[in-house]
Amino acid sequence: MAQKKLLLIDGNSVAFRAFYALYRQLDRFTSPDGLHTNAIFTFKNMLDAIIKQVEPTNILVAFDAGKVTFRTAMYKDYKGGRQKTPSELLEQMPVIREMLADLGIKSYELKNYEADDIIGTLSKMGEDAGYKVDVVTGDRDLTQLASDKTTVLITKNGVGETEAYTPEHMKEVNGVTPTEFIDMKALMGDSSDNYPGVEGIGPKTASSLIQKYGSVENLYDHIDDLKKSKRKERLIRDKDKAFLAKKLATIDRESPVEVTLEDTVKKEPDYEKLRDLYERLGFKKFLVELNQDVTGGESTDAENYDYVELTTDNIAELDNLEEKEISFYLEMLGDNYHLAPFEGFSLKVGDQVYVSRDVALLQEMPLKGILENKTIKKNVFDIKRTYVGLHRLDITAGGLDYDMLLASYLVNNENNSNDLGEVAHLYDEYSVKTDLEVYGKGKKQAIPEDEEFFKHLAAKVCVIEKLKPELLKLLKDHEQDDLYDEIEIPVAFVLAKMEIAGMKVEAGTLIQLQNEFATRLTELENKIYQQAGERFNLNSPKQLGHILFEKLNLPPIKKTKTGYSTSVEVLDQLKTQSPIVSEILDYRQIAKIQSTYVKGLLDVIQADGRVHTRYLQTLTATGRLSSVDPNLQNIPTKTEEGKQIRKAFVPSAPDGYIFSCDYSQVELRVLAHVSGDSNMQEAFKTGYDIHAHTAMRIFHLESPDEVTPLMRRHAKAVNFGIVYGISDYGLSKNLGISRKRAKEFIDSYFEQYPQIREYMDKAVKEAREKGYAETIMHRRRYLPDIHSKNFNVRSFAERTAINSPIQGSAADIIKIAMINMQKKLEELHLKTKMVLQVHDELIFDVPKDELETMKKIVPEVMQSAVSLDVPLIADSGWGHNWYDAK
DNA sequence: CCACTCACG
DNA sequence: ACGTACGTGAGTGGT
Repeated sequence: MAQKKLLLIDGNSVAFRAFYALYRQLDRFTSPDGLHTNAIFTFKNMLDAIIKQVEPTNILVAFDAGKVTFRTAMYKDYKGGRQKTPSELLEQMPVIREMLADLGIKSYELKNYEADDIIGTLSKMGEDAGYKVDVVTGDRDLTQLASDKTTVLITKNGVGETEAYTPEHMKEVNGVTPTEFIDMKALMGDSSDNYPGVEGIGPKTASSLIQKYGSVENLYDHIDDLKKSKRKERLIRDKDKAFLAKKLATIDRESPVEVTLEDTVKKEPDYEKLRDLYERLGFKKFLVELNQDVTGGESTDAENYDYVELTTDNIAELDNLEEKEISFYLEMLGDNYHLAPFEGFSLKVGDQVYVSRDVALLQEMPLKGILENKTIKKNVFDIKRTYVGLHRLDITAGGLDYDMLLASYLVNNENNSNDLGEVAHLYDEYSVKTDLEVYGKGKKQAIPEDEEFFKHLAAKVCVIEKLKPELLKLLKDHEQDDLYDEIEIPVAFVLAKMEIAGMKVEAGTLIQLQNEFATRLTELENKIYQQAGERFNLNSPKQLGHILFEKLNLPPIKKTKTGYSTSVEVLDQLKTQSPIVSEILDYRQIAKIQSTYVKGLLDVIQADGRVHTRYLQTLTATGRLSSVDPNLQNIPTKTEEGKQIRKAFVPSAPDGYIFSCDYSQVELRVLAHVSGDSNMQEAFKTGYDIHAHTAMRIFHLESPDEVTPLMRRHAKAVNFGIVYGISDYGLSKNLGISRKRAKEFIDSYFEQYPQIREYMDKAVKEAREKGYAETIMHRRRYLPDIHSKNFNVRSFAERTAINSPIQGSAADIIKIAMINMQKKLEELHLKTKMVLQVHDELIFDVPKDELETMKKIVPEVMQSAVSLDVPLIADSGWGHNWYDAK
């Protein structure tokens, strides 16, 4: 018989998590009759994800019966002082239980007991009957139930993501066994359940005491063995509290539940009731799923769009087109549209939808004319992809006007999917499936037969058009029309042209480097193996860790989740202890360059001798671009060996130039601008070396001559730290100084630049009020975590609130510069191509006779991209390859 | 598919 | 007491 699996869910806890997961969406999630639905919706999503993961045969969802329990009888303030459940969640609780019933899932509550105790009791019943048990909750108390048969899944931020607590994982996290965890809590108490333990004992101390003594009882039996200390006094004084806390923390595994395991068997859903419920709640997504469940995967007809197949026979219908606005979708299978095979297209003209697998039709009249006609506006999903795809078919797209992907990214970039279906689902539009659903992935990825494929293409082009008004309205409401019209749309074309141009890379130069590096790597390997006394895989951190820390007995400075850390940070500190360490560092450095850059680049040089990266325009949270296949934004600059790679990047013409121009301190200038700090603005206006200026101020020096290189280095690190949302810990780690010293630097900095501190406070405050941070061009980044009660999660969001407007505004600025630059190149009919963007730097492929023009116009255009309260400065360099362009 | 490591701004 | 710098992509090993 198959293994029976019992899934136990802490209903209140999961509902609570579900509610806050979409708290920001509270107002968007309401049913037609005014009920909030965010928790119900997310609860169902979480439930689906968990069921998919666990595949249970039996399920029970436990709920708390009320405030009064046997624990409140023991201790009247148990869970006292808790904020009461928001009414917006409370109203959803009965509906969740109704939904569970309709889904065929048992839910249960027991008077006088908490959900924890129901779960504790049923998990024991399950274990005794030979079931495998999984418990799902957001409450770490339940981890005490973990055993070889029971796993406790603690919900994490993402929907359906959980952290699995097995006894082993428990040991790693808390250093104690699940049962000992109860004793740990006895000493610590629990502030969220509002009961104290022993004063002054937190998780660390509790864990080490329990590891030593095994239990609270045993600890107190040996209390006299402890050295006289404040802690000992407190342990003795708070003994009663500790024993009470232990009782409160212990989950009752023998509670009088009136449920049998038979009652928890998962039943068939009641589809009719579910349909009624989903309709009442306005859950389109689940209604679509329900239809698929009932019909065995097929959507119902209501979700289909009519279409006709376009062929040479009916293409004449497109002659003399009157429409001035159409929608278009070009399908290529795979991400890399420079190479991906064409699979088909769809076209929506008025109410008529055409689909076809035959992309050659696009090259025929009248279709080609329509696609190239600038006065016929086209709605698409991903202008850049479409432009490049059509370019490969010798079509110069004109009139690409609306981009659903870009619009959606600007409206909310929390979900950075570039799948049309997934994006549509964000706006409650489920009439289109995702590519993953239709085409599959990996080896099995394939275009389905005509009917399913055409349906999908038709749905795509219809949805582009259908969601357009809503997305445009959101852009307007967010005051993002300019960002969209004047920056992102134009920059999409600039990027398309850059990608198409590509950059010439000389394979010969790389092969020469490959040989040199191969020799050096062999030498280093031999030396390392000799000192290690054996051969091993140097690229395996695990094997390397074994050699360094077990065989050679070097001190392990840092651990990772899975073993010893062997990162640069660690190895740097071990350098002095053994010569093998420096050689490993050298090996690592060269091996990285060899595999990622030399070999990596050789693999992606295309037939035209060039590399054509793709810039991802809708990925980052801040508005920066990213670059893939290959990534040309992380070509080495720091080490000499690394920099050699740049010699392979050359201009198209042998006597041409690579011309590079980068903004100087653009992020700090943005900070000076947005903060309005007069001291920092003054420094930029007078053209000081900003880091030296900072050094003078924070170290209270009279003249620039007194600034030592070390002071400047420290000041520079502080400036960077400020941009990142500084902490004394981070700065101390970066500079290798004490935390105290780091704090002094920071305090001194804020004394000298008081408005910077005001900016940081304001950035956090505004993010808290609005729920997002914003750049100078109104690019948004939502920060729901800013309300988290987890210190770390919240702190991270606060630093992000400080950093995002700075990094994001710098991204806005260079995008404007790129648009103006491309315009200038075209106006002047230059043959020069803009080929790369590396966040604060633009790189051009320049014919010899255009160099002088470029020297003049590029800095001009970049410096005048926007007008800030401080000047923007851009510095140029050029040479016959990228290495020399400095 | 994840963890680790390391390349860039 | 907590346990951290901000934003990325790619190669490798190991499950």
